[in-house]
Formats: sequence, structure tokens, C-alpha cells
Amino acid sequence: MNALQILHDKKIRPSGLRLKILDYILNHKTHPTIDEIYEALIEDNPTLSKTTVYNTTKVLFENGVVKQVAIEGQPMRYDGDIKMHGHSFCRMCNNVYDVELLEEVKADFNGFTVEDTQVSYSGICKNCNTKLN
Amino acid sequence: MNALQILHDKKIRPSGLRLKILDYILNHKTHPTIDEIYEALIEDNPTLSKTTVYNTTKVLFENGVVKQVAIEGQPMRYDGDIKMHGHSFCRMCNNVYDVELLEEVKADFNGFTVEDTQVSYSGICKNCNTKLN
DNA sequence: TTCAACTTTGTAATGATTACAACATTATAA
DNA sequence: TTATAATGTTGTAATCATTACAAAGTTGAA
Repeated sequence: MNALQILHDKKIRPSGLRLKILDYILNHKTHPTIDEIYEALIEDNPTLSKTTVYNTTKVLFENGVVKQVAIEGQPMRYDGDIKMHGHSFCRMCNNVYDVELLEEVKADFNGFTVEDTQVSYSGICKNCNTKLN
Repeated sequence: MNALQILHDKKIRPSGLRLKILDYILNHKTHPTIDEIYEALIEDNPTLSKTTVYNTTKVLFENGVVKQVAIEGQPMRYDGDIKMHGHSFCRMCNNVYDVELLEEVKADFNGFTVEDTQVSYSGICKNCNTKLN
């Protein structure tokens, strides 16, 4: 599904910048930050404001089009994959990887209505582990 | 195990403030923030600096004595329970609850060395659900 | 007792994010 | 088509949690 279809389905007016920002998030699986999105798009959109990237990602998030990936002590990242999955964060190279959860996390909620679940791991990735040896 | 024993075991010099701060975290299961710890202790310790609370919680965290509970868009919280467990955050009352994980989260890590796992849920707690009806 | 190491403090700096107001663009209905 | 309201975009300033830093206080070992 492409950016235009998604915005149309969610009744979000598909302005040029919204399309470009959503398209960037959908096509970069690196969990980009606001700055990364801004730097990537500023070249072809010289008047782009960082505030617009903040505003737009906020609209996309609030409408469930993208997910936020919060990593402690770092700027927010955005993820176009809204299926249930976890993230692993490498504290050496700062990359964020997708983690397929092999079974649903079962927990005792005692009347709590869950709206969002976040499973995240931090440590050292395969690549950085190799470099260490 | 009390605060003094813990600090001794970890070879952290048990200064008066460190003992009080750790004691507060151990005895308040509410996942307090820096500000909450500071406000609670300033009365009996009029010269206490917020920087000291930051410094001390950092030392405690780095030595594995307490855990950080990061909730997006809110100041960091601290948890004296270092056993594996999740957290649920109520977006209405802003309380944070402990969640017992009924089975270990299994995931495919592909060479990633996990040092820390965070499982968190957000939504509406039992109490606030009741108020809604 | 003295000196070095460590702890505590207050202020200033940092950095991500939001508030806000001006300006630009688009949609709608007369 | 034109007028007007609604929405989108921008830049600057404000906010707020956290960290940096340097000065002052405290502690403990030689």
C-alpha cells in the first residue's frame, strides 16, 4: 500500500510534504529520526521546516499510520511497520533492528485495557559483537 | 535486603543521601521520578540538590541497584524491583503499574546479545476504566 | 592531622520537542 | 470565478528534563 492510499484511507489530506514524509518512513526501514527525515528531504524541498516534520509525524502517529520507537536518551524514531514486533537497540553502533516476537507476550493485566505494547531490547548487535573479538 | 547492605555489596560508599534516596526508591513502589524523590526528601534534608538526586540515581542505575522505567514524553522513573517484569502506564491517571510476565518473551535475536529487556504497555487502568462507565 | 578522593551543590548549558503567530495554500459555496 | 473559511507550512521563541562543570564540603587512609 502506498503513501497516497494510506492517507486517503485515513482521511488525512495528502499534501505534497505529507506524502514525501510518509513515503520516506515507509521506504526506510532504519527507524529514522526527525532529523534524518528532515536532512533527507531538505535537498529536494528547500523550504521544508523541521516543525513540519514534527507536525506531520505527529499526525501520522496519532492516526496509527506509523509507530513511534522510543529509545531512552535518544530522539524519537519512526517506524512504518505497524505490525506487532519488537526492537533491539545496539549501544555500540546505535542501530535499531526489528525483532520478530515468536509468541505473543502474555501478561496478567488485572483490568488494564492495553492500547499499545512495546517490547525492546538493548545490548550489542551481531556486527558489533564480531568487531569486539 | 536494606539500602545499607545493598550499597555495601556493590561497593558504593553509603553516604547519608545515598541511603535515603535508595531507601525511598525501595519503599515506594510507585516508580517515582527525580522530582518526586526530591520533593519527598527535601523536607528532612533542606540542602538537598536535585543534581544530587540525578547523580545518585545514575550511580544506582549503573550498578544495577535500581531500574529505569522510561515512559515516552515523561521524566524518567526509578524502580527498586530489579526482577524481570513489565510495566503498564495509564494515560488517564498517569500511574505506572507492575505487570507480571507470565512467560519469558521469546524472540529471534540473530546474534544480538541482550543486556536489558523492557516490556511496556500503555492504555487505561482498571480504576480509570470504571470511572469511564 | 593532613591530603587526596569522593560527595554535594548551584548555575549554566544542552538538546529534543512544543507553542505560537504569521504566512501560504487549498477547498467550498455563493 | 471569487470570496472566505479551513487547513498546511514556516521560523522563532519557549519549555523542560537532563547533563556539564566548577566550587565547596566531607570523609577516610596514611
